Amino acid sequence: MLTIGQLASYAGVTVRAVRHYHQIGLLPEPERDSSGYRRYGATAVVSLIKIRTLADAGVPLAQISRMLEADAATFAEAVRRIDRQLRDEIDRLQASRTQIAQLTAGNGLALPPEVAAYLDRLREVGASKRMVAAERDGWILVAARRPDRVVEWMPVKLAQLEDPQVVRLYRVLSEIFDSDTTQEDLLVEAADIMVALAEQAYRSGDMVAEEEPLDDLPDLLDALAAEHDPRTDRLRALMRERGWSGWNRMERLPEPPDRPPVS
Amino acid sequence: MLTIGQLASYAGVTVRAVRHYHQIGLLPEPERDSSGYRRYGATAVVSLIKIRTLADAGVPLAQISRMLEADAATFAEAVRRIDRQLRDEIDRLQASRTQIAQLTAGNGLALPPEVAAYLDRLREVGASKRMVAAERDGWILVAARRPDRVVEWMPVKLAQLEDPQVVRLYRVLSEIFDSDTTQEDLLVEAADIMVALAEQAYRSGDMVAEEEPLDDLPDLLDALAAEHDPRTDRLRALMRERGWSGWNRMERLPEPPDRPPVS
DNA sequence: TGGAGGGTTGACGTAGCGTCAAGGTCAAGC
DNA sequence: GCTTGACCTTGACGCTACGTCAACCCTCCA
Repeated sequence: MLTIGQLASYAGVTVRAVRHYHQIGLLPEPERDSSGYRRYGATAVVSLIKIRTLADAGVPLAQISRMLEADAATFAEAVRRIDRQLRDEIDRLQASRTQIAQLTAGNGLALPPEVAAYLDRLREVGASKRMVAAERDGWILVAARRPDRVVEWMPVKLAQLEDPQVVRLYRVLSEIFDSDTTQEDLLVEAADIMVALAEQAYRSGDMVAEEEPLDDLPDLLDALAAEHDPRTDRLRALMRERGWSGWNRMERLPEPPDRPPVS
Repeated sequence: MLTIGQLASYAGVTVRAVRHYHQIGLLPEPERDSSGYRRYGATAVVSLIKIRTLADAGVPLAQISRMLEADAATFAEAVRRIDRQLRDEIDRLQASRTQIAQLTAGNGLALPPEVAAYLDRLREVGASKRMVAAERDGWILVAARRPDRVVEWMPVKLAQLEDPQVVRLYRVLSEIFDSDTTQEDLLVEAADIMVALAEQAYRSGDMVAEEEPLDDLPDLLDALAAEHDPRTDRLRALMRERGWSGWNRMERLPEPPDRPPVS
């Protein structure tokens, strides 16, 4: 007669595993000797080896007892089922590997490469780190909401950076956000540029209604800007004074597809 | 301000997941409103999207906060580490698929195909189902102990089945095990054949010492036989009377490599 | 004003054991 | 006979990433 340790070493498993199989009823509890030790016969070794063979093949413990009792056809069907599950799990992990290979630190995180490239360009034309970080967070929200559209918008945004007015706007905003004090003149200049750009877009007819409105996304972007820097509230106020509802959503017409949020 | 449900739906996760992230400190707990509800700002949405991006890529939650704080080099190193872990897990599952593809019901379970073929042949020459089942369990033990050698032994065992004496032995044993009563004459005949075979092997010098003794394997096989059918005890006794220790291990010489256990 | 549809904490369940904790038992050497 | 080390016992928590009640509170709308 064998002790639990001997049984376990015969089958190449741990003592804890054997006790676990007892607990879940996979392996029947054997008789105890006078001191309360479990005592196993040779058939227990055979059972344990069969169990481990299936477990090593990826069969969940909960299904092993059924499989050991099954006839050949049922067994084969179960094998197919387990194999499908293994394949699915492998596919999941493979997808994870593909995903993780796309991950880049910094601007690339949670953003398609086109947006990351836009952010890099923004930095090049003089936007400060904080400005770019704020812009990036905004685009993360946009990309989460409209992953299909965000890539289309990027060429438009990149083209806008060729306009000296736009470049000036981002530099002014950078200076505002990087400063410790509130500089009213800069805020006014920024608001003036934004209004000018809006009027331009309005006159040229570039402002067309978004077919699927972005719902609450503009509000969320406003809130995000305010959390990044409360001085954006003042900016919104100046926009309102000039006849525009502000910042992310222009009042007279809904958000146009080629004028996605600025910050 | 957003409720937890709104936050969750923005990021495409469940409410329970968000609370879980709070619990493990991955996402900071927000302020509560007057009624005790959690109230979130837009930055929480951004944080949650970043978290899900990494989690979807297979990063364990416990490592996400470190990765979000890491610089580009550390981040890249962490990405490589995660990818290695994913690869290892995929390899494990692939190995499981290979294993499970080898699995066959019945005799094939926990045995190499050569042994399964031997068992099929045994059935063909007239061994009963119970006899084959007992033999199979014995070979499961042997295969677990000496997986390297067991395949080598099979051609020898198959050749032995060409000997009419051996075939007769298995048929007699089958009759013994399938019967409800103890038939002394059959037991005597079986013992006589086994002794004759042993003497033959002894004289022809086929019995050479096993280089690596099988230790307690013979004892285990004896025990297994006795658990399958207690009448094997009587068989062992008859063998002893005839000058052989019995059954699985011959007394005058250690177990020969070409005479592996009979049952 | 009542009901539907939010929100709150707390706790258990999942798979397959690993790993203490706090003891009792056994075999061997002194 | 005593110690020592290796083994056995049960009980319980830990791990991953939440799902799923339970029991109760809050808000909004017809």
